[in-house]
Amino acid sequence: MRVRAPVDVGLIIRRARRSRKMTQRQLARAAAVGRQWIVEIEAGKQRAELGAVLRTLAALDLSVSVHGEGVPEVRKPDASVEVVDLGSVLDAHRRTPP
Amino acid sequence: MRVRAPVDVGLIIRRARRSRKMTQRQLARAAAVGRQWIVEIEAGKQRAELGAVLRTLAALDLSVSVHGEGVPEVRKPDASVEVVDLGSVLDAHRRTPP
DNA sequence: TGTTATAGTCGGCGTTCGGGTACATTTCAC
DNA sequence: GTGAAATGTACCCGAACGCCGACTATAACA
Repeated sequence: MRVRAPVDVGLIIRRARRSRKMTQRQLARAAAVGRQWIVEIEAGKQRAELGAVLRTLAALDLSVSVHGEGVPEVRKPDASVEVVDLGSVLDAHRRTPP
Repeated sequence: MRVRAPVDVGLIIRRARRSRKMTQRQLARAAAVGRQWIVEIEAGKQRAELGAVLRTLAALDLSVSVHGEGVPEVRKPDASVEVVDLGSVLDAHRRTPP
């Protein structure tokens, strides 16, 4: 479903939560937010924080995607978070002559 | 592109903005936010507010969608904003015998 | 060289958030 | 019907927001 405004997010969360037979309290725990926050986001809160919204959608096993010009279809691998074996890197560094 | 965390949104906004040859200042005006906010969201700000994020994506002509179990493919028409001819409704009411 | 534009950063300010708690209302099984 | 659970609402308060203005760094260019 297309999302144009915060109220759409609220609708989606409410529908998905109910279809999974979860209470607000359960969803709140799963998304690491307060129950109050679930009440507000389902009512279409404008200024809810992005991270919490994405966590909530993830807790409901929903996927979010953005399409349009200039947006790659898939996320490029991010070199800045590449996993390295720090130990061996340091070992190699120590063996490097000055 | 799939969105899993706020940093993904930042990446998308930056790529789309640059592909449109917009400056941060121009995008900020178009999305009704401060330039500072554009800097932060492009850097992956966790706690950016949802409404501003959606406005920014809309200003870049990007579409956001959510998929998953319990989420309708298209937004259902909202009865609460249904357009009615109030005059004829009242006329009919006046003609109704008590 | 100096100029201009863009982007990132800092400090200050008023506003708003979100968790917690408590209370009111609605829903649902019995 | 009754009672318990779920949901909605109203407060407080520390923390963080977003905007602004000013500053710095970098790059492009005359």
